[in-house]
Amino acid sequence: MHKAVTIKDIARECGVSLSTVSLVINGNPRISEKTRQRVMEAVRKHDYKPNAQARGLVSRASYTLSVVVPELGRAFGDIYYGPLIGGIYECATERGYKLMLDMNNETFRRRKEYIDMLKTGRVDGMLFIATNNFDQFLAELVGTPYAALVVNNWLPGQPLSHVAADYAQSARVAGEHILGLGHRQIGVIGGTNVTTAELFNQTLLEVLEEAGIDPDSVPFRDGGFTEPGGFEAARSLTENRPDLTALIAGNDRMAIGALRYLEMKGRKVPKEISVIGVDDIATAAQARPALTTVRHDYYRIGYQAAEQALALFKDPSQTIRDLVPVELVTRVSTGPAPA
Amino acid sequence: MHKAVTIKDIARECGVSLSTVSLVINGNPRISEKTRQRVMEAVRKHDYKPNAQARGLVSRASYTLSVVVPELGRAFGDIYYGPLIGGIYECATERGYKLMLDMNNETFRRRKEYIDMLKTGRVDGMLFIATNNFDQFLAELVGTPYAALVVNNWLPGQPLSHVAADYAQSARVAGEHILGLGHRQIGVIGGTNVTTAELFNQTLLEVLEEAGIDPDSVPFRDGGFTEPGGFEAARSLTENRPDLTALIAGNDRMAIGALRYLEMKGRKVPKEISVIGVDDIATAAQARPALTTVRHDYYRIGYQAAEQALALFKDPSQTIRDLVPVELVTRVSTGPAPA
DNA sequence: CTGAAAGCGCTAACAA
DNA sequence: TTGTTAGCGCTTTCAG
Repeated sequence: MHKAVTIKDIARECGVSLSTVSLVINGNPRISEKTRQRVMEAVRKHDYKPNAQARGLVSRASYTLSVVVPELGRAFGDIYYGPLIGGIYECATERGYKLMLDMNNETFRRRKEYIDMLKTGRVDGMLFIATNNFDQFLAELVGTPYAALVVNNWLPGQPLSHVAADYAQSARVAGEHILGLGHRQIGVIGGTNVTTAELFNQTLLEVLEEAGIDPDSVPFRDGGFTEPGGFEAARSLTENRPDLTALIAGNDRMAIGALRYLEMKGRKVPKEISVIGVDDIATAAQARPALTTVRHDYYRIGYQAAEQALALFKDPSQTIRDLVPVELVTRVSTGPAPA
Repeated sequence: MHKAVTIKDIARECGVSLSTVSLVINGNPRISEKTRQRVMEAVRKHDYKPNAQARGLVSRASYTLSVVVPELGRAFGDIYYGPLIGGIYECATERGYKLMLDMNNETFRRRKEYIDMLKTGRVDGMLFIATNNFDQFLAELVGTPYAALVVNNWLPGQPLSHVAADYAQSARVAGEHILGLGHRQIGVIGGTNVTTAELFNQTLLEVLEEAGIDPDSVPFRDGGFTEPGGFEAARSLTENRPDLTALIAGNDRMAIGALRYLEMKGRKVPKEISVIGVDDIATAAQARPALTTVRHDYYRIGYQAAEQALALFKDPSQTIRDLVPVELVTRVSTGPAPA
């Protein structure tokens, strides 16, 4: 919208050609120290910055990644996104990439922006955050020459790249921790309609079954991934099954909701009943009692997701399936089953 | 990173010139219906999308706005950002603009990205969210031909554009509401190091003074804009001044923190003590008791900020100073001063 | 109503 | 070591 200083201006000012200036600013060593100095001087003097679109046009890259989140109201307000997007941001920045923010809303899907942004070259890759089983449009990206990657989830049966926490392992770790403490009457607060969450639920049942517990006898409630949902699920579970000595939640928010319910009811945690979550969000350690959980390193997941998106951009023919390991974090909310 | 279908392909396929295709896809009416049809057919067939960088190079625009937030951990986890960025996003989308996400961290400032992104043409404008008095680098944008805009704050004494809630009005509305309920012993929980917050604090004192209250007798605590800060400030205020019958907080998070403290202490709100906040974040209505507050329409502020950033892009010579009106929302947390 | 040609700002062969 | 030239994909006069 205004006249900026271009490579031409610098070239003219220094009495050299465009390519010389180009080579200098790109650090090509085949330019003599003398002219390099002269050019750099002019560059500094005018504070010249090469136009990104012109560069991108030639290099066929936008040096931009898109992060697609669900509705913003949900994204902001969810502490879980912080480290995840932080990791993406960090990796992108280190590689000279910028982040675009996209919203997976009706308009986004109708306009097919998930494919347009890639096609028009506005972004080199897209990272889909917090997707669920209803996001079937993602399947349209399968087989395209574009760098699309699902973060912390995946499309079952589709060769679409993803980087996610190892939820099967989380279920195993959480289940075995609770079993190891002697619990047999266990309730599950899980999420649904998300592949990783369903994998967690299912694997958990398998782990309990391996320990001789009839899966059909394990009560399950959908906590909708939220704290109020967890609160409500805990209420429902404990009212129907007063004998429960442990609650396993699919994420920390639901676990914290359960904790709040139990506190309200005056139930002693972990003396009477144990609670374990998944994620290790920042508030888990500050919960009362401090929440035992299975840590998911979302910063790392984000970082790795960005890294792989760029790898995908280089070679879109591959399908990346990265599972990031998890780790038990023992705090106060779990203890031996009461006698 | 791969061969995409270009305007040339379409032109060749239809046996027309590049310009004809260009005119068609840009909806120029001077093309005959017949060729238009033919071209559109090919466009659809190949799902052709014009390259954004090439377009941008010609039009000298990137059709991208940058939203600069402070550290992401703070941004995600703060429900306040949702409507604000939602408004920006909505306005941008309506105008065919995309959003870039930038972080006001050390790297961002050191690399002077706040000016580079504009200079290199990566973005057409920048919106700075949640700035404070330490962000002095913003002054470097004054007098440049770039579209920079501070959201919900401003740089005192600098001709830098901003769109913000009318905090002086908020202070007036909150103060008069509390005074109108007969309160005379009033404590203030405010934020600091942010121009709008300081304006709020100062205006509030003026309002109280107008009502005959000695400003020096009004106790103030810095609540750091956070819920724990508000909790702590309420503790400090009520312990030092047990006679207080009302607490005015500079935002809802601090007010909710105060509410939590008072609840813990068994102090009846609003019977014994009234609490009022500012913002009307989503959780204010769900607080117990429901929080009386001064509503700031952040969606609208965000929307208007994006709008003005684009206006600034068109004509960077102007300085925009928009104040968005506020509105009292009376709920349960305020009531008549006890006798 | 359509096409040819110039140019947006930059990079990258290829010459010199 | 440096300059010339030809694009990257698109828009936009200006001719025809």
